[in-house]
Amino acid sequence: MNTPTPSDVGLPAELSGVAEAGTKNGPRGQQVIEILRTAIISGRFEPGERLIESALSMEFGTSRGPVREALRQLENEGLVMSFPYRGAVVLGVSDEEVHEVLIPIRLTLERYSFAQALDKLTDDDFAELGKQIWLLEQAGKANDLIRLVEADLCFHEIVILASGQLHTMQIWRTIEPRIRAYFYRYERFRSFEETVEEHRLLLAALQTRDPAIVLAQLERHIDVPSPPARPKVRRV
Amino acid sequence: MNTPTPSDVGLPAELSGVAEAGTKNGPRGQQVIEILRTAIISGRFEPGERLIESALSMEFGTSRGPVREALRQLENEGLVMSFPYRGAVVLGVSDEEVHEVLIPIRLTLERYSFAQALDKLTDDDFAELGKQIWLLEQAGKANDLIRLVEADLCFHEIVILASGQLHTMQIWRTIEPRIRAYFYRYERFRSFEETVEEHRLLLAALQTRDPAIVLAQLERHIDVPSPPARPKVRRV
DNA sequence: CAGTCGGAGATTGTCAACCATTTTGAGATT
DNA sequence: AATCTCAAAATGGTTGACAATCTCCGACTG
Repeated sequence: MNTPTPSDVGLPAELSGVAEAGTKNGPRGQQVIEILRTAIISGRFEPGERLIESALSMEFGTSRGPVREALRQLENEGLVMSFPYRGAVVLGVSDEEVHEVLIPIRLTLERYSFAQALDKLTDDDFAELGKQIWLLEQAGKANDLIRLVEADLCFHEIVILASGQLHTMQIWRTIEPRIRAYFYRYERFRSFEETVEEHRLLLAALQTRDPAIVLAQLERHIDVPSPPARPKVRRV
Repeated sequence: MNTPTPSDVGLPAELSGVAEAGTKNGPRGQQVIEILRTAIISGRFEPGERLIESALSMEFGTSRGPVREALRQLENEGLVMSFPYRGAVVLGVSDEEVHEVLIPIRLTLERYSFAQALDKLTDDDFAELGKQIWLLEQAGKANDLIRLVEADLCFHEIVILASGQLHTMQIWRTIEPRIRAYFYRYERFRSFEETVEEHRLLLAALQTRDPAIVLAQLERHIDVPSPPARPKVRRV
């Protein structure tokens, strides 16, 4: 699966876990990040809403430390903006910025990743991708948007991980939550089956290991959602 | 100058300061971040080198708190990679990833920013851009690579800030250090005067406020440095 | 001799209590 | 109405102590 390990960068030992949406994942702080991120992405916090460290740490039953780190992390994911001595507020993402910036960046990342991953994908990776297809199908049948988006993004992350490009992965991680938030908003306007089918084609393309075929399919997949019926932008 | 302020996102009050390379800038933590970032970018730390919280906090005369935040920040800037309970190691950036990923992303960001900034640039902004041109000239004459790169990037950041696009700015901040590191490595192979002249043209183009002219000049400016004589990649 | 097991030490993750610094908003003053 | 003052609210940072985890090395075992 090619998860970068410390030994890849100078330290020994291994590491696993794709994004197994773990229940009791590692350190507390990571859990706080995930909870807050989910809360923001799913809209449980309104854009503009203030996030107070002490209140959150109270709520999560942790000290302020992990909460502080979580807020900084979310700031790097563009979900929050903070100001010295003034705290953090929840941000929204305008559809325009998603279309003009985030999606094009995503395309750049994935073009490179998919090309790089072509001769690195193992049988295990393909199996994992197949698993995501299956999850997509299930989510589609169940009309479960959350799980559909989850499997969708996971599919792409698997390939990016397999490409073994640290910085590509790093940037992906910082834009993924915003892409996710966007999908939650608009993916419902697409046919779920269409989404599933596109990933099937993508997987098939990857199996040919032919760059031209893969990139063609990738661009078709990512470029598809043109400005979605110009719904009101959601500024700040 | 359009620095986003809390009031833009729900909180009152103002905020200033572009990137005035302050000496005793705000909170301690920010200083730690800057010192560490500079140290890594300038190569004072080797890729693969471990960064130990206690050692760094000792060295900086702070507690571990600010150091931890700095390391997390640097991780989000792709300069460092950390593993739970195992600490952080310094990363390098391969030239290939810079060319295939970071530069294209930069182009995406700036295309959008410059277009958005066109009808937002104030006289003050233009003055500030002129200042950077002057600094570029000075650095060029003095053969000072560091200051040249500083002014170069500052020029672009001014426009991105002026565009008032929060997420564009956020992503810029996470890739800027890596771009900077790259410039330190290779800008010396270009004529400094050429760099200065390109920015003069860029500023002139902005003053026309004609999107076609600006974007044309921008692409010429950013696309120029094609794979620089294929020097050995610097993996991890 | 290779391989495994088991700490000891090193380092990160978290907590709690505390104080410094800064912002903010409500009154009081002019 | 504008300004000033000041206390409350939050964040930024410190200290000291543990808990959790990884690493490494040496002893034991087959």
